[in-house]
Amino acid sequence: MMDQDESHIVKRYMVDACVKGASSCGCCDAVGVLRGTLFLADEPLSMDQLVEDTGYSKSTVSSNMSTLERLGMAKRVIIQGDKRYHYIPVTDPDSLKKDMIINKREEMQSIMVALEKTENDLRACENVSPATLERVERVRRFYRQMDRLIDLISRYNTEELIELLERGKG
Amino acid sequence: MMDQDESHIVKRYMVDACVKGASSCGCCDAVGVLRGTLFLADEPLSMDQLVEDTGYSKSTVSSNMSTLERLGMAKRVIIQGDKRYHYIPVTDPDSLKKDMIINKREEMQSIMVALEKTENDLRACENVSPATLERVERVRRFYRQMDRLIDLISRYNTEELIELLERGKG
DNA sequence: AGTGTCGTTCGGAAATTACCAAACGTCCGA
DNA sequence: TCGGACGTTTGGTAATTTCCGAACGACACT
Repeated sequence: MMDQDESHIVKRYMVDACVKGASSCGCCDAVGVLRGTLFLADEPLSMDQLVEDTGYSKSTVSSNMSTLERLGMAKRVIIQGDKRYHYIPVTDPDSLKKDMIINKREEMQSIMVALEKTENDLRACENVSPATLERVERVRRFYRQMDRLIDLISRYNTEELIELLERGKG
Repeated sequence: MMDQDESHIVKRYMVDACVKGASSCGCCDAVGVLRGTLFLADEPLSMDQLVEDTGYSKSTVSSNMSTLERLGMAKRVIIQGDKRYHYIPVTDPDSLKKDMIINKREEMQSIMVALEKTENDLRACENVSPATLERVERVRRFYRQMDRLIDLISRYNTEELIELLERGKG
């Protein structure tokens, strides 16, 4: 099976990259492998096909495909005359950007909430060094700014942003 | 020890948030705990103090403090008349932003390299559906754009960026 | 050189996580 | 109402990761 070998080699880089990306969002390797496989498929893949292509069990594929869906990296589609689910990779730039931003933003928000609570508690406390309070305030300002920035970025599409920033820098 | 209890409660939110943040960069909990502890300390902390405050062993503190340093979230400082190392948290907005961007960018770069290789391999291959090739091209364009965008963002400081984007949306 | 203090590295134990196979629930056609 | 095809959920196990204590190396002071 020459073709199979070739396609396997081709897939490797993509799968590796996706595995790397997955682990940097705290996901396990399987999530990356599945995403990479989906990217390079010629057509929507059923769970059985994903099982065969990746070598993972049905249960592993099932649970990891739902996290892939939750992260906005894969979608289910209905194929006429087939009652099984099929998956396609999300490749639309705006969707990808949106989900990237949503995930990053949630992270920011949770840190900001913690910083707010901390700041309040510190103010209520006695015997807290002003330097500590000041440091927390500073970091909170930073995260608030970053959050604001991410919000602004989400209001533009990528081309607009690039153009705006290139123009701004002369 | 009323004070100790209070300070423990205050620390909890901060530590929790840092743990969450750490695990989203693929770091273990200890990294988050150490970062949170450092944030709320009144002064630079030695390794012994970190050991005492966190309850981790010396070896765990040592190895995790080096990853914290590598990620640009903590720095070593020299205290006059003390031969031990002391750590301070990095709270400078520009540093924090820079390191956030560097980490994100490396991730992008590695995905882009993989996509380039994949695209080349696909072109060399026969029996590859044009749809697959087109999809890879599209995703690669997306990542190239995002990379460009991140590069542009890194050239401004946060205030400038916010102002520019607010003005642009008018 | 000898001694004491620090910080890092190393090997093994404990805890966590990823994975699989089997059981289960659901939906559809007969 | 039954039977079969699908997908999800659930223990149990294997593999990985985290963490600790001990040994080690580096440095300063005597």
